[in-house]
Amino acid sequence: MREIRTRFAPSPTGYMHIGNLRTAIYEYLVAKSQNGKFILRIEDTDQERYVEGAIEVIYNTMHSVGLHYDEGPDVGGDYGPYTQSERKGIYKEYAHRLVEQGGAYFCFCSKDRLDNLRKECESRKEAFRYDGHCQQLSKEEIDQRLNNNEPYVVRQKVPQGGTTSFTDLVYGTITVENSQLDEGVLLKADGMPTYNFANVIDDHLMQITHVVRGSEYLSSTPKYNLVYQAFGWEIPDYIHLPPIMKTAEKKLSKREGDASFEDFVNKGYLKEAIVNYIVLLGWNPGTNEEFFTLDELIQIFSLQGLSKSPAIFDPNKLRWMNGEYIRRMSLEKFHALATPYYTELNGSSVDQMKLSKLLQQRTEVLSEIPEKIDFLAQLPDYNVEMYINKKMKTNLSDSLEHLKEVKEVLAGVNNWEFADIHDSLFELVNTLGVKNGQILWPLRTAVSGKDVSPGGGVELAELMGKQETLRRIEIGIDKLAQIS
RNA sequence: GGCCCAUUGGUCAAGCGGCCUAAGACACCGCCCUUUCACGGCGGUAACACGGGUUCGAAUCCCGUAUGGGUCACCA
Repeated sequence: MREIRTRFAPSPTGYMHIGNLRTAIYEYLVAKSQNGKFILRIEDTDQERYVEGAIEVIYNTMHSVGLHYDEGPDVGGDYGPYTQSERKGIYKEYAHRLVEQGGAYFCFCSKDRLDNLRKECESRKEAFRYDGHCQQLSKEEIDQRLNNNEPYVVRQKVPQGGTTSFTDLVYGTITVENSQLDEGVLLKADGMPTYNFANVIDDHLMQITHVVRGSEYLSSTPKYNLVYQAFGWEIPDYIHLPPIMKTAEKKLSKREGDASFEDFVNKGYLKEAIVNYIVLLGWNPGTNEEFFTLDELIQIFSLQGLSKSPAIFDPNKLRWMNGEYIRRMSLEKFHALATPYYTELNGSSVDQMKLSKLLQQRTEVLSEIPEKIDFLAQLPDYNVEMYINKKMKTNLSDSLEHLKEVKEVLAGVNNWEFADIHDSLFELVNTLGVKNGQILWPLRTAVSGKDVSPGGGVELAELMGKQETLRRIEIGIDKLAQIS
């Protein structure tokens, strides 16, 4: 059986688009689920779009999410080079060969002539289609103009009538009229190939068996097949993927800040969670399972699960999934991830490991940590109204009294541990004959100064230490005393 | 506009002619647990775009309509 080979062929734009990443994942899975090879190829034929450092972004992203490629520019392989700009000679050679074999022709048309042609088509409300002007040129004239070093392009020849069809593994059989197909440029005047050409040449030369790419290529695929046929090459299997949308009518876009993989990472999303989430946007395993590592996906991946219609990216669900990943990891790992967000703790003496334990259950995205813990470094100047809580049955005067009692009890706690703090407080609850909340709510409020906090009064007291806890209770007492 | 493609709850989606008075997940709402907030547990609201066929029977097949997307570059 032939070896399955897929390729991820991004152009270096300077960032990794979420949609491209998903395509790369599927390409990886198609290959790896069948013991095949996964190849990275850099498509940098558009020199005007060159971006410094963009290729490193691609390498780094691939490595960091675990999409290890068997062949690529930086790892080598038998079918290199894997960067298109280094394959210029190859394309030229094949372009000329295609001309000889009758699948293409030289075109010397000026930009002006083309622009006029385009305008004409537009005024007639028709799709642009090259008029075949240079196809009429005689062999002699072509040779002469070539010898004069006139700039030229190589244009694809498309049969006059008939249809071309192909079968896509997710969309099924698609047929188009040849009259719809433009005789597009294959080799540009600068000697570089267009995507249309480079892809066919490289996919063939690199023995790619499954071409996986966005559905925007669906309508031009017949043209690629014409090139394969002109060369007499075997046509690969096609797997086109629907786009990832921001809304029903808009795609995810870098400009709106919702498409870049590294942006999500910087915002505190875990790579594994992002990968897991986007793999489910357009594919499903056929079971109710939804948490997968890349290795597990290799085991269960199947083309049948791929869907045809666009999927809207739901930040909400990503958020939830990220939170699940956080909760499922070990405390040590979470602690290591969370520590960088603890900088605002400054010199405060809180036990950071204990803090992590509290935070792990309440964090969905790492970047929300600082605002959750800001009160630890400095007690906010809170409003005394916060002591009034209907559900806890607390009011201002009771809170004042209870806080005084709490202060006295806690001052007597020698072993400042959760259990001792807890027990002494519940003893107080008993002797006073009040509800838990009537003691604990004022404590939590005094100690945190916030409506919500990561943990209750006892946990926060333990975290902050005896001295700081008593100091904050004192402040609470003063605040309450002032208004009564 | 021509051509191609898609259409199940707010979102991701299962479903491939009878098992569908249509799964599951996120979100939302309620209840329970609880020292706040979470976590967790239990429950709830909510969908086959529309119209014609075909068939004993259609979310599933066919044809139209509507809506949305893609494409029509010396960009990929």
